[in-house]
Amino acid sequence: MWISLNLAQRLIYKNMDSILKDQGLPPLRWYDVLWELDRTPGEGLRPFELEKFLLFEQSNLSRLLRRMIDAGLVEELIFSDDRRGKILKITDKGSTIRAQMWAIYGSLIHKHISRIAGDHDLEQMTQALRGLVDETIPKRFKSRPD
Amino acid sequence: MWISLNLAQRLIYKNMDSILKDQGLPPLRWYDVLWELDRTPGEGLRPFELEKFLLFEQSNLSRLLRRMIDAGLVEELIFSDDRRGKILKITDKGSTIRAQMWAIYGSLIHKHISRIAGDHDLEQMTQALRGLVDETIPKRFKSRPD
DNA sequence: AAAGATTGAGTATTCAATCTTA
DNA sequence: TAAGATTGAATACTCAATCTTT
Repeated sequence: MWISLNLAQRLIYKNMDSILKDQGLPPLRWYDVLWELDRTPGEGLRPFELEKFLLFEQSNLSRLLRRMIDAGLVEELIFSDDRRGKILKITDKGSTIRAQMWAIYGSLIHKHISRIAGDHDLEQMTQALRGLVDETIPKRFKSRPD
Repeated sequence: MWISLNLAQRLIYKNMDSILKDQGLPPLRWYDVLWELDRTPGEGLRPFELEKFLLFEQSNLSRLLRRMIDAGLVEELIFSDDRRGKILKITDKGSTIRAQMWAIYGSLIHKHISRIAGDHDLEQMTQALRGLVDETIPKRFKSRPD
């Protein structure tokens, strides 16, 4: 079961990524970042927040953000009460790209999930997964309420 | 649900990998290869077979095998009816390492899977996943009977 | 000293091109 | 020409060290 889950996950992920690429869109990991920024109501997020939510390595996220800023999808504001940090905001272009990605990504998720989950209780499973994530990351931010 | 599944999978995978590393053992992807070779009854496997079973890129597998051969866990036999290819066999050292990894890996799988799966029908889910893998890889080898 | 973030070195992964044999 | 496998260049990721601010 674990093996199958891993293979399926790997396979689906690659499949989705390559479909996005064929459409000239960025990879899936960019979507995660865009989505977190887009859904945030107020004034943006700090890099370390994204790091916790999305399970990035510090240095890896730092470089990914650099690429996204260069691509014009994200902007960073130097302003802060804490001058160690930055505030990240999604740009209009970033929102547009995210929407384009979602049109594809969303339908692919639905297609695959319904396949995997069958008649299982999705909501219950989601809770179990979320609980696991929360537990396994001690001394870190809890996952977002959604 | 999909998001949670991804995060959980990423988290568990990293967690397992780092535990293995702490014990001085190789990463999880090595386990997959060792396991496929160890379970194969006859005269070994060809690289392209591993590639299909484990969803490796050709070049990635090629380099991974090089590392494993250098580490003495796998040996390659030049003999073949088809002189383009090689035969891969696991060494005694490889079998030993695999067993050591399984002692840890197996218990971690059990711990996490029972957590995720809850009271769902594991067998049914496994079938669904396996079917998905088989379908999504056209013109490729079918997954092994297990 | 600790938190937030970046940089450099080393490793792993991907893509495309290449090589050999079928 | 296609299949099996390797190589080189480019990208991405990880680990450790560093820098700035708290």
